[in-house]
This record gives sequence, C-alpha cells and structure tokens, in this order.
Amino acid sequence: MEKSYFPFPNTTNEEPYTASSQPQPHPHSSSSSSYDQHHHPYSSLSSSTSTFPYHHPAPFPSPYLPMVPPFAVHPPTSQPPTEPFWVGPKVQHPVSYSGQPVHRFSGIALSQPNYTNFNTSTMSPVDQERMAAADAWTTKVARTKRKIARQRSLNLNRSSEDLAAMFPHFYYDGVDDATTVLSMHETMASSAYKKPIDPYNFISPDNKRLRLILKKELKNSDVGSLGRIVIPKRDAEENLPSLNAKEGIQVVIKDINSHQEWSLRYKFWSNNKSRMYVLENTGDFVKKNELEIGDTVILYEDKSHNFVS
DNA sequence: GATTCTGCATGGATT
DNA sequence: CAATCCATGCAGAAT
Repeated sequence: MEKSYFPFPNTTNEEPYTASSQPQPHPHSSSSSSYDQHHHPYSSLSSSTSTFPYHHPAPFPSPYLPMVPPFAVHPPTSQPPTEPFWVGPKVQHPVSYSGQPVHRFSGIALSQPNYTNFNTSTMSPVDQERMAAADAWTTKVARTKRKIARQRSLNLNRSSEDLAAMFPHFYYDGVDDATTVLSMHETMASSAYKKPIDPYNFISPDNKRLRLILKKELKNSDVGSLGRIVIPKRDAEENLPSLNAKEGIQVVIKDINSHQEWSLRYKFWSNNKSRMYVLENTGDFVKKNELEIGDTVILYEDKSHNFVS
C-alpha cells in the first residue's frame, strides 16, 4: 500500500442521498459485562439523528479544504513507487475491508504519512514530481481560501461556522476548485438547502463513494512489536460493527491499488467499566507500509455493503 | 528458562 | 474537578 494519497470531497452526485443508503445501526446484544448490559452508547446517537445523521460539521475539520496536502514523501524514496502513483486532488488511496465471520462489507483504508522535514534535493525524480504536484495543490488551496474569504465578506463577515449554526442543514457543496460556502441568500434559495450531507463524501480512484470510518495517528504502541493498533472508542462504536464478544470479528482490509488484503482482528478489551477497541495482527500491515509514529491510518467504507459470509 | 503473546491495569491527558 | 479515554506497563499464559 502506498501511503501518500489524500481523500477529496466527492464531486459527483450519481448516487443521491437516501435514507436507505445510510449505514445501518448494528444490533447489540447483552453479554456478561456491566458495560454490555447497557444500551450501546452510540446507537442512540445514530438513531436519534437518523433523519440527518451527518449534519455540519462533517467529520472533517473543514469540508471545503483538505487537511493535508495530497502528497507524501515520508520518507522520500529513491525507488519509484511500486504502484502507479498520481499526485493530485482527484486521487487517493482506497482500501476496502470486510468483516468476518458475521458479514463482509467493503470499504477502504488509507495510511497517511507524517509530514516531517525532508530534503528535496535528495528526492528521486518521482518524489520531486510529487512535490511539484503538491505545490500546485498548495496554490489551489490558497485560491480556494481567498474565494471563501470573499464569500464570507459578502456574508456580512459571518463565518461558515456561524452560518452553519444558524442553518443546521446548511449544505456545503464540495466541488473541487469551485468549492463554495454559499451565502445565506444562496443557501436558502438553493435546492440543496436542507439536503442532508451525504456521508460518502470522498471518492476513490475508481470512483467509489467513500465514507470515513476512522482516523488514527499512530503511537509508539501502535507501530511496536505487539502488532496491534488501538482504535478510538467513539469511532469504533459509531462506525464499526458492534462487538458482542471479546473475541471480536475478523476484518479484511483491502488495498484497492495493490489489491492486497490484510486480515486483522477487531476486538475489544474490558477497561474499567468501558472498553478499549483494538485491531490485532497489524504488524505486517505496519511493516509493509513502513508506518511510523505520527503517521496516520484512515479507514474508509464504500457503499457496497457486500454481506457475504 | 527465554521469548512471545494476550488481555487487564494503571495513570496521565483530555473532556 | 470528576469522568472518561487511551497509551503503555506488566503479569500470567502460551510457545
């Protein structure tokens, strides 16, 4: 798996949002621990927001700007990438995963490098090409920022956050360079007004719509010899299959570019009256992708819930 | 007996 | 300031 792509807001609308396209809450049964005897803490959240599950803010700090540049040079390699590598706003690194044995569904995962200092003069031509593309992207971001600033000015200096607070169904139309924070007037007049934000707001290189499942900055213990990655509890309980047993479930993470699959175990440990969620058998995954402390692993899910046992 | 694996416990950080 | 999270320490089991 390359680890150098950045997911971009989806720019297509071929699959309009429907209630049935939402992720379904997972059934939750009780078990022996006191924690399990209570209602799933996030089931109530997802059900109570079922008519508008992903209102602003979206799970990303800023839906109209990328969080990091779409390139990776961590570390700059002297070898060409093993997979075709395109650097730019339309490409990312998708991986699908599936859950077993209960069910199988697809999704994607992405590992993202830690952006540390690097010396461009020692870069390979390929990496220098990536940097050039990244520079172009930086310019593009700056342009978008200026555009948003102009829009805000027109909006009587209200911030997008202010607008979102005033209009809970405020819709960000994420369209590449033309990404726009609509004015209040435009928003209310727009057919997009009150339109729920499609959680599948990323798009893969092969045009699959993707939903962010979780994002984790790797710690020492995540990349160490134990071969396990602690998963943030909230993300796990909101976006991953609920676990009834401590043994957890087998999860296959598939790299769409390399078509390599990683069979991991998703499980939890008891922790006080709560849980700690972990992915186990991640050693090879970490090694293959040369993941280090500070790198970020991102899991996505696509819309093809292939429930195959 | 040494090493690795497993899962709970601890305590600092965060909410 | 109490509750919760989670990074990691560590003890016991397994190899």
